[in-house]
Amino acid sequence: MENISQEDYLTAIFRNLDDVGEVKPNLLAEKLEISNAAVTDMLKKLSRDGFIDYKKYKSIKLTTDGESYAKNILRRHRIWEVFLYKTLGMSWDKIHDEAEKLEHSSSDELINLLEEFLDYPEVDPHGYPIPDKKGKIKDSKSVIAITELNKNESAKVVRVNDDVKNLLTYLTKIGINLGREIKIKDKLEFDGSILIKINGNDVNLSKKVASNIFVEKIK
Amino acid sequence: MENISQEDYLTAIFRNLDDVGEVKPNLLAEKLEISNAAVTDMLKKLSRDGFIDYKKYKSIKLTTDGESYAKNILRRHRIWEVFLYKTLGMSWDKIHDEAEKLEHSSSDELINLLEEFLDYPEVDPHGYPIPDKKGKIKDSKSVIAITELNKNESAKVVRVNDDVKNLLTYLTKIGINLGREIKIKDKLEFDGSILIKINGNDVNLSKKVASNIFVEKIK
DNA sequence: TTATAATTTTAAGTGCGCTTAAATCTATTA
DNA sequence: TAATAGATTTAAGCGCACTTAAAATTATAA
Repeated sequence: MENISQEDYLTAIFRNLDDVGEVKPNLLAEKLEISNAAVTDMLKKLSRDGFIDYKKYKSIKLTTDGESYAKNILRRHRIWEVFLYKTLGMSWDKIHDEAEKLEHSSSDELINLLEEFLDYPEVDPHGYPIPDKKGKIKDSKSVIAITELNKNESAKVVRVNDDVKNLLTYLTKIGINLGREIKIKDKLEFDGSILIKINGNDVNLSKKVASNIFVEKIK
Repeated sequence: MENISQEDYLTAIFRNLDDVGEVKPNLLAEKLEISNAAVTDMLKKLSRDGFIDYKKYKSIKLTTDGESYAKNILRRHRIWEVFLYKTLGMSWDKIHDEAEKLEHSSSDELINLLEEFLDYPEVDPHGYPIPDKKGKIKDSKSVIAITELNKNESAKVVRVNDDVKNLLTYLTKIGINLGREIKIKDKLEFDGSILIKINGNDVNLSKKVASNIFVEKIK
């Protein structure tokens, strides 16, 4: 395909699929920060090219082709992130944007060589699994959002959403990174915010933030 | 600037400057494999943006800005080439095209980190010097094209032009790579071709090929 | 259920980087 | 020097990826 924009749409679609595997154009427009009209335009092209199932005024689905394409770009993205973080020591909150550019500019051969050099990492620095050459993604059933935890439960942070603006910078500030243990001190009904204990400190997380931090329960 | 095309034009201009620091549009069109009309179009934009000095029907010069921009892209290109070749073991004849894509998709910060990781290489895998952060390029006065050697002179291959289609693949086939010693056996007048001895074999190089292989004399 | 709000699409228009064809300018050479 | 070849520019047009504004459709809530 060799088209940066189409690649961006496909990954945005894949990243934002709902529980039945669909996305609405409006959400895409928000995520990609472009107008709804532009989205409509591109959906026609993606549909024409066989990457999505699309009918006027309906939600979008990826075709088999579209899904494997999207996963291949995610693979590229995540492998680059590992390289930038582990090999070059680039900071947590910068690697996503940098990888976003590189993912469109690297051959499969390069990605495979990089993967080998990095010794076949399983997750990227934000905890997302790296699809293998065939597009297979290790599933992580036990991974849940902080919002799903109950009062007094303890858990370990295993993933943070790298696709939300400024989230990583904020998390770094309040001392959250992968591997950290947290405990739910309280869940506030009126705004959905959650009070957690981390590193001995009490921190209040808004619902939006909490829903983008993922953990595994500690028994 | 953030514009792939303009970056490609600037490097193409820099790479093809003549002895008085100028290029003709026609040469650019050939190198970039596009029409002359497209070149004219872009020259207007590059001029508008202050990267080149351009007057209708005249040759093109780089401005100070244009030159430092071009050198920065060359820097990115060559550092990526070192990484692809040395770290990942990608083959000699593939790294140029791969780096051509990466050079447009990497921040200065990334390039600086890469340079550090690679321990500040001075030349790329084809023997071209790597501009430093300030755009300074080590000059290599003693480097000359094979065509400048006389009969019976010996020399060491120190650079090959990576910007000529299929040249590297061809050179690999006939056993030429950096560090190799050659000796001029004969220079043929009628077509400018040159007979050299390399690895114990006699090889005839066309004028075009010979003019793109660079050496340092051995006394 | 119907008014209103939100979403989505269409329409018209823009800048970009290209194309081909024709016009214009410059260089070569007879 | 005048004809011609070659280089360059202009003109018109195209697909891309966007925009805003208006129209059409769907969802929501009174």
